[in-house]
Amino acid sequence: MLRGHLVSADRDQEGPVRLPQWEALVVDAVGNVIDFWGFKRNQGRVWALLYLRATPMSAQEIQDQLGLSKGAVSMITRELEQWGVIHRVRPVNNSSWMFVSETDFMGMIGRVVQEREASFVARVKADLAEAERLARSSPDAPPEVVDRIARMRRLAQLIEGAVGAFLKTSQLNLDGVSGILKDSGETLQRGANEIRKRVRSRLLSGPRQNGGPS
Amino acid sequence: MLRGHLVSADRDQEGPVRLPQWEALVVDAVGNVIDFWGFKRNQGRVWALLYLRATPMSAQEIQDQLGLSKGAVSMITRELEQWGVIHRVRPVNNSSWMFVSETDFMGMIGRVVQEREASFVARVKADLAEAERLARSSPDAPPEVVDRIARMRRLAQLIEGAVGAFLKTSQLNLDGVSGILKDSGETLQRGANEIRKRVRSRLLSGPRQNGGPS
DNA sequence: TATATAGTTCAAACTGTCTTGAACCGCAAG
DNA sequence: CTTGCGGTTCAAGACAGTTTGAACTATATA
Repeated sequence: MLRGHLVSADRDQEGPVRLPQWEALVVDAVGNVIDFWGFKRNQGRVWALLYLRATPMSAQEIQDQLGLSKGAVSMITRELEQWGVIHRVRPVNNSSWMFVSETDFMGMIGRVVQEREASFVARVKADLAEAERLARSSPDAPPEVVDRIARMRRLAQLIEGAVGAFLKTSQLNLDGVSGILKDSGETLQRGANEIRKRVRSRLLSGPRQNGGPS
Repeated sequence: MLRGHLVSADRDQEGPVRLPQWEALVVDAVGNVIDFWGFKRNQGRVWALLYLRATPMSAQEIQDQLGLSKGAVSMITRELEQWGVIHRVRPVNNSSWMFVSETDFMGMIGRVVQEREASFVARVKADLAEAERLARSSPDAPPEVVDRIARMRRLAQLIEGAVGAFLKTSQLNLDGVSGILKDSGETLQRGANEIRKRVRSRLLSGPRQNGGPS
């Protein structure tokens, strides 16, 4: 690998930028986006690195390249794996897991967001409903107040609809261009060859027995 | 001074629930939503309280009712005012400002979110573009990498479109029901009367001179 | 079974954000 | 001009979420 001599020597040394600048830019951009959507910045960074390299990377490599701790890498990879945006493989001749990115990134993220949003909205709606009930049965609450609470419920309903539509549209857009992140034809071919070269033969799409995600 | 012993007596006392329960529920529900959208929880709580009461409230009242500090109320009201979701009025016979909620809450929030999102996306796109440029002109970057960066740019574009569509739809939905939060006919009448009773005459839609929002 | 290395866990440290509270400002009344 | 009070500001503190790092567990090899 080309980056070899640059990297491994100075491990303890806090090297601020060991990645080529274009990688750093992409990795951080994705990190920001993912952070914006309520995930951890480093989850996005790890995914982006794996996607850019398009070659299996060990936890150790990720740790070195992104300057994360052992623990952080363990946690982050597990989470990404749970969401299905990366998966781990174990080359037969190698005792450590390697990670590769899933290309259906947005689909997965979309599903997670949708789920999160759904339960959140459910909670809000329940609270407003309860408030309305209480206000109705309380002598202290004037009818206008009940009316206003009802209006907010309706508003919540509308927002829910809009968010649902957004997520669906978003999903469709991405489905429409069908695997926009996936390497196409020739490139994919090359990628596959490169992978094989690296790990020396078939990859075991790991039904993680060793402390895999619960 | 007399204010000392009177006020502070029950101020330090952490009154957990001084609001009727239905108000607490609504106020917190809105707080959660607003927090979810990347604003401060208490901004949502203050707006919700003003909306529910539908009557001008002083900073002091807000402070007491929601258990916030003087400073927090000042900051939060200023921010809400800047976004145009509340405004301050000064009754002629009264030396303190009173706050009232704007009913076009979602419209305003939508605009702010849109703005925030737009500049964020612009930044991300610029970073990806720069990364692509660098990768193209670097001998170390294989063409597949350039290709993958280009793909991510396209993805960013799509997401941007989806978000834009969402915000527009959301706006339309709310416009469609035209002022869903606004008190209608009769109720509005009553509300207005109530307001007049309380503040004792016309309200000055405040071109805040005294330390108003910049 | 012993050894070495990979991987996980979790309390403590860190980070960024929000809130507090006391000093300060400015206006209006005396 | 002084006093009283509403309002603002901002450094310090509280807090939530994230990361670290060292102890611990698991796995592979011999």
